[in-house]
Amino acid sequence: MNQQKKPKPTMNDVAKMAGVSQTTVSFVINGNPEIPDETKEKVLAVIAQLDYRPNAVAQSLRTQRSGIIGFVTDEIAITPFAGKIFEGAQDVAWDQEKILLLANTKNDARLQASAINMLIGRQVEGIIYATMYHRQVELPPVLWGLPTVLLDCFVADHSLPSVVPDEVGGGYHATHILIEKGHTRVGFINNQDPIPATGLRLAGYQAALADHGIPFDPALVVTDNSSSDGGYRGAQALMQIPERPTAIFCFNDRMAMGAYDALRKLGLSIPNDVAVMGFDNQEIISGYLYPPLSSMELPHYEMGKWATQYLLDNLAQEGKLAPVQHKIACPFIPRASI
Amino acid sequence: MNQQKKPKPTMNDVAKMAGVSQTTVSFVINGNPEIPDETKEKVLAVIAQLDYRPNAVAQSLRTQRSGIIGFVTDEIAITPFAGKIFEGAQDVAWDQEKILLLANTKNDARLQASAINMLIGRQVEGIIYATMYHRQVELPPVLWGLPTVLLDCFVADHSLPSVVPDEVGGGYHATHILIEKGHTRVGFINNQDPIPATGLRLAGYQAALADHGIPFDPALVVTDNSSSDGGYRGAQALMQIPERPTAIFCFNDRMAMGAYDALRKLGLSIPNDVAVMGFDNQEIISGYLYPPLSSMELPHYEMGKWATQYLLDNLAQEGKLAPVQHKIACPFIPRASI
DNA sequence: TTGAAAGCGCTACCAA
DNA sequence: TTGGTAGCGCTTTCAA
Repeated sequence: MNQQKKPKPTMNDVAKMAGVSQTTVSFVINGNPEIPDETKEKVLAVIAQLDYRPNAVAQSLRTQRSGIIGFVTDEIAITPFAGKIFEGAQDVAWDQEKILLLANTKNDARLQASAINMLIGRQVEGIIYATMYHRQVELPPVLWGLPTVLLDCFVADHSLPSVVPDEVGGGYHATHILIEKGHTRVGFINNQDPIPATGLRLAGYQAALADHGIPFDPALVVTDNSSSDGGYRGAQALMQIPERPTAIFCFNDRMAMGAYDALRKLGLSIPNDVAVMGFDNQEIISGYLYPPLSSMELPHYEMGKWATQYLLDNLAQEGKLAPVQHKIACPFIPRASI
Repeated sequence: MNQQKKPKPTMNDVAKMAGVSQTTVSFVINGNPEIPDETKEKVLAVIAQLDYRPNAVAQSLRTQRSGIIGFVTDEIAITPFAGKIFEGAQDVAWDQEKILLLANTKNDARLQASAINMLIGRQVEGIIYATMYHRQVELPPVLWGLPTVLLDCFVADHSLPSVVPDEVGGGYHATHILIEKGHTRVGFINNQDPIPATGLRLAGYQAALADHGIPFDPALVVTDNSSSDGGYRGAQALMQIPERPTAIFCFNDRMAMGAYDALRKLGLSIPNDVAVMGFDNQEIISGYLYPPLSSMELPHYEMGKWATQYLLDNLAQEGKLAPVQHKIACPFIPRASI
């Protein structure tokens, strides 16, 4: 309630009041073992009394280490995913006493330039560059000078470390589960955008069929835009082919939502007549559909963790980071739809 | 691609290379008008050549202004809302050359303490304390020493500035719109949690009825938990009363989603037999339901902007911030459901 | 119009 | 075991 007029106490204030030198106070704070317990306690008492907290700005200037990691995203963080990614990154950073400084560039060149200027000016020790869906990016040239880890994205020549979901594995696993449940006619409603996930999930789907000795039937794969409408049309189309599928694997949960509508309209029950599998595990969809939708989860939290861990682990050894291209599995989230 | 071995250039480096003093360089950077164009250009040329950027850490130490605002949330940022709030705040902060430092406390006392220590150590100039839904909070005592603005929340004695959605106005407006469309029997499926929105939206609903001379019929208000299931049961109940409503106002979009299921199962068409109005405008629900759901939007972006603007506007005048309790209207988002 | 120099709060080297 | 002190990069006063 008071007017916070009083200036913050400095290390010098602590030293004077404790009757020791600034050096001693610094040693106490930084856990130098040479300080005898008696002195240490005296100093700590004064610190508590004055409610002293070291000035991180001065520390940074002196040590030439800011303790800041720049977290750059090129898009507005509107998806629930963004939070998960950031949370994973933050949890790891926090553990190592680093802080994350968020910069949205909103795909705006001017903003991007000023964001990066800001980060460099603030002496960030490294950069995590994250996108909201798995894709290739072109990195702003200035960033090439800093240790950078890519999150949910990659650069054309794979010369920077990167972590992305294992799309092929996810597609494989999803299809495998449906086959294990006894389905031999598994439809796939694929996205039509030229993004990595499109081809990779399809590859996983095909590989799973092959591994189970089921011939690939192109008629069972339809493509449309990755919306609810697209899923609706896709499911309609699949249900019209002569020997119709008994299970549908959808590119994502939004498409699955549309597929639900189409199946319901055709009087088909889920999962009795047709099993449905989604992707992305967008919980607000998958958890609230009726019946709840089984899905493959995108490992956002884990990617956030991995990227940060890798960056921090390798920050010490200066120079360029080894361009590991890490993939993280997409766990299966079972629900009532299969 | 290079190994970024070279240390960053300092202001001194610039001064030497340009053949002027450090002071002159500082003046040029800070736009001191006393510097003649000739000198200025010479200096700017060297700055560009060296790719020099002022060290914000040193600036902060010297000026005693960190340019950092702490953005504290007590919950994990999983909702799509979180992004909107933060974006609004960030847009304003950025304009004024301030940066936002995010700290999630996750309702964990230990984390909260260390987060706040971190923020104070980093010399934040002020705090924005945000929650993910409108409610009362108890502020960590340390924060009382810093200029703080509450976002989507408030403290018991209203002694801190705060910005929240105008729940009463939203409830009023939603009901008003349904009445204007000719509905005189408007059902309300309310939430049952003891949160501010529950009572306030109901108050708005009642006020709108009163203003249109429609007597309040308690039978038209049902309460349940704020989930899809709750909405399902609520709609079922409302459809069973003798003179059933022709419009339903739902506490939120999730409940409306359940109401859709119930109405569909009863063979009632939306909006022909029953109009449905949601709240929150959770786009992934309201935009994808069929028919798309009309809703009242929670002004997250605007709250983020207001809180930051208010904080920055009043940072200068030291002391405690005037405890303005600001409300922001919830705009009506028209879609096909009414 | 420009420069010299003090000093922001801290760390860490060197002495004692 | 503790203290004196230089200096991190910058802003800003005062003087020239």
